[in-house]
Amino acid sequence: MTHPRLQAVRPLPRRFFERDAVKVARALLGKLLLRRERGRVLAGRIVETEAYLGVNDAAAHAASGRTARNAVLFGPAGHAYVYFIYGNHYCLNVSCMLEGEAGCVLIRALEPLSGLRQMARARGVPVAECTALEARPLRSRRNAVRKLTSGPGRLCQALGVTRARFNGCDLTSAASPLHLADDGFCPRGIAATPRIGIRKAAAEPLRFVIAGSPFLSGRPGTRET
DNA sequence: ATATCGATTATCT
DNA sequence: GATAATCGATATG
Repeated sequence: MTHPRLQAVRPLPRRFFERDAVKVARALLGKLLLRRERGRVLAGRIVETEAYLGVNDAAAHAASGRTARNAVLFGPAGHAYVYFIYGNHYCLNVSCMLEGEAGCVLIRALEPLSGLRQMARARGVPVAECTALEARPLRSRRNAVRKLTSGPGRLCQALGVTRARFNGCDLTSAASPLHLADDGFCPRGIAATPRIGIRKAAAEPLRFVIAGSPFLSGRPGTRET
């Protein structure tokens, strides 16, 4: 019996992303997002994604064609599309499908695995709350950890992902300061729900979660796992 | 425990 | 000038 986290960690290859957005969104559940920063590695496991289908998806940024902002989506798969929203937050997507199509997957939540202290500092969460030793009640620790990366804006803040630094970054290379990888973990159950926070095409079940994960966005119990 | 609302700015009409 | 793939604070039961 090998613990999954001790298996080899391999970057996801370009072809992983050269598929339609729904397949990629489902396949990304359980994969790792890794951020190298000043010799440290911050890591989280993806527990929540959304698929955006490209020019035919009214809710997608690509819906009205190529612009300066969304140009990455029309390029090769496996690259970061980072945008700024609501005057406050960044959101991280991975481009997918073939070049010229504009599908992508929004990464909405992670289970933090390593670098929790650094994430807490970046998020303005008291570091002690997130560490096992100091925080006695397990529940309060888990509530603090959940604040780190349970939402698209939160995870970008925790990992220091901004548009200026990471838009267009190749996420398939272990040499990148930000990349995606497989450690052999396989989620038990996957659920599909409508996407969050959109007006158009709001009913399509294009949000995917690892069923029952405590690290999903939104309040626990809401947004059916 | 749940609901509502304000912040703050890039982008598009 | 309106809107947005959000978050956290505040109000209310």
